[in-house]
Amino acid sequence: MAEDSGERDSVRLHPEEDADGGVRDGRAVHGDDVRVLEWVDGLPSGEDLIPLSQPLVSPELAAAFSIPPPDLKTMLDIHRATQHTICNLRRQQNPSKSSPAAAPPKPFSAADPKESSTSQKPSRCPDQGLESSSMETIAEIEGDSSSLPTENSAEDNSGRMPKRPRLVWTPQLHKRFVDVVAHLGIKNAVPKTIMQLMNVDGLTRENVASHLQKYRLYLKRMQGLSNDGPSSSDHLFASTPVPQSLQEQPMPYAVPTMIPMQVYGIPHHHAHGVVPVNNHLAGRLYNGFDSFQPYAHNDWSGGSKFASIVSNAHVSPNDNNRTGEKRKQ
DNA sequence: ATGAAAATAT
DNA sequence: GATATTTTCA
Repeated sequence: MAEDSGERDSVRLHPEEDADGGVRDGRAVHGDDVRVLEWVDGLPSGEDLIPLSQPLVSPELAAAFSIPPPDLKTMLDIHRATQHTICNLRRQQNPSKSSPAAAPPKPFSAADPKESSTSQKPSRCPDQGLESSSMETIAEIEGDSSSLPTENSAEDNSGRMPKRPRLVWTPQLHKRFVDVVAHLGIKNAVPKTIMQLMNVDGLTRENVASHLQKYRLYLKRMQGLSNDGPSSSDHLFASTPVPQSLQEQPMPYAVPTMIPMQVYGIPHHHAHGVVPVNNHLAGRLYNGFDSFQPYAHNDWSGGSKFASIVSNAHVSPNDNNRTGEKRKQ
């Protein structure tokens, strides 16, 4: 690591500010800043907020009244919007610093002629304690800190970011992947969405896309051998059972339900097959996850120690920006 | 952005 | 040589 050129817009907190009392001691700040600080100060902390993901109406009840299930993306959007707002606020507080004047939105980019639509890149703003615990490092998911690669020693002054080490899909990671895919339903499970819901720092869309490709192949191959018989080579995929919601076609459990089939005049020999009634929601209603919320904490800590080394992204102490964060939201 | 195939890395 | 993951391509 070459030492910093000294000039980082490190917002130093005064000792007094560090204590939880005098945050608004703005002797060097302008009036606007004071207002903003006061506003921010008055916000409830993340712990004080009632989780949005808690449905007031049970899924069953909602289904009975034809109320569509809450969209998961909504919560994500809220989260993102919040982050965006905070970023903007901070930007207003210190607009200068690194980019004083007419700095082109695209400082330097790879010479890829294909990469043209990458213009929109909301630079990630470093968290200042507010909701900073939502994103996890892959190594953290592994629950094994010893596997942390010493550093990405591949320093590069030339502006080229060193290729990030290849991702290893450990059972923990895969589990999370499967969970998310299951919630989305196999139809809606596309790389970008999966990536977002997995909420793993350092995980790229390409990573997910690749894994998804393989996973689909696995599922297909699985159907072929109707009798469960994961090939001996499917170590990883076999480690996490395939949720029913992903198994073949949606099962009849989503059918208007609770209403005996006789009511519909359906011959009971059909009872074992798929019933042709409103099944499009099948994958989303009763797939075994009554209240799934986008991953935010380690509630999956399975403790398995496959802990293979994931040399991927780590979060630098004071800056969530990895040099070449490709994340465009 | 996505899915599939080709290319690499392990 | 077989797999796992990345990169390229449509």
